[in-house]
Amino acid sequence: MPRPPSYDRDTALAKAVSLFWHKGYHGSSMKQIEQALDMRPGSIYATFGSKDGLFSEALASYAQQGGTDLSEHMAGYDSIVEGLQAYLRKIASSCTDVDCAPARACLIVKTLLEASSTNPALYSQAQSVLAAIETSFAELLESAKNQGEIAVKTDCRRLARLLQSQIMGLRSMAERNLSATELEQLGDDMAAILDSYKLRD
Amino acid sequence: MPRPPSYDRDTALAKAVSLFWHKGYHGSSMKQIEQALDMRPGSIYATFGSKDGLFSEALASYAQQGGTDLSEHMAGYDSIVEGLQAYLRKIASSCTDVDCAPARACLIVKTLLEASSTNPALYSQAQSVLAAIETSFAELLESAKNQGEIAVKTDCRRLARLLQSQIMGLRSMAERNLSATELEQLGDDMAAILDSYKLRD
DNA sequence: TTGGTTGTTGAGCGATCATTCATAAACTTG
DNA sequence: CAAGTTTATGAATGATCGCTCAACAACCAA
Repeated sequence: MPRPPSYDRDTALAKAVSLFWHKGYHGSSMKQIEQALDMRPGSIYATFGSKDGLFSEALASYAQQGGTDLSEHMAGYDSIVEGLQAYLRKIASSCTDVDCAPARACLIVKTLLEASSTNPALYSQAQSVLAAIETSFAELLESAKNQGEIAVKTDCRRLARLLQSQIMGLRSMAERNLSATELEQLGDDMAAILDSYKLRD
Repeated sequence: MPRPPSYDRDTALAKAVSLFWHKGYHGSSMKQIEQALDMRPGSIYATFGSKDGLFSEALASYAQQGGTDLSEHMAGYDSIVEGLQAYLRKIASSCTDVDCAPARACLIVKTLLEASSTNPALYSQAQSVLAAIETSFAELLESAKNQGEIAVKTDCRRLARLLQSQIMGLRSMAERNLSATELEQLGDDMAAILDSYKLRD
């Protein structure tokens, strides 16, 4: 009976992620969103409810993608700690690509900082996502502990937060005008931090 | 002859720093700025030229204050590395105060992330400030090298960038809902990173 | 075909954006 | 007090903000 939608929801969402990642929440106007998604306001509001709703879904989509990326990356490593070290180096080198992504800094962190005092809903969503990421890292580190990679007395949640801080710092630094070499050195130095948590290094 | 200004420029600027730090550039409207500074639009534009001009001066003022704070802090330490370690812990503990500052994350980093694709002038200003801070840290580390605190072969600019990343990560993490204990642990862990760069630790 | 249902459209809504400027007020000097 | 100079004011500007909705288009079942 009904007329079928002419837009692919996920495709539109991916374009929204790209725009918001690039320009942030306040920096993206509905006019720009209409252009980026190639949708008219009525369709956007029918599909996503509001600018906030669209941003919220974009943030969730971005986070899910990030989680998938991490899983796929870690699947290639027997040693969890080495996998995490390689992950840090990978972030550093991927940020040096010119055409890599809409922005180098993490959309979740950008949202955390931008929304903290202007948009409680988005702020709390960013909080939840970051808490979930911390948990993912903590679980990986627990596995590493069980595999005997790190000391039994290691506080995995605490180390997970240190690791998360490294990524936040690294990706924020990537917004600076550093050379590829400098950024890769930073990735190496951050990876080296994990060495001191390794057993029998 | 002339009518004297009724507003203290520096006082107004301090209030602007507070507002912008709290709400960011796009998140602060002229209406809110008028309220915060207790000035009418005409006076604001006569004094600072534009919203951009005001933000730019506020950012510079914030950066200068940060530089002064660092100097004053370091003056209390004979060992430079220990001073820097204490500095990291100090940031962590000061961020746990409820009423400490308008925001926990660094205004310069907030600006870097917010302005990167929406305001080239502010973005490049943030770049310069961060480069200057990197240089300050590098100079401190050079002194530490001369005092024999760290290895002669240490790349001070590189270590300075690692240190700067730690602060970015720490203060961004401070925007999360972590407990005072968790944040202080993070400060301790970051300070511990410098231990591995110390000679005769 | 036709009737019914849903999707798309874009002009236009009131609100708010950053900014301006004619006017009024405050002060010093003569 | 009057003349001269600078500052302060806030209503009003055009532009843009996020968003709505009546009209239209596209599809399916009968």
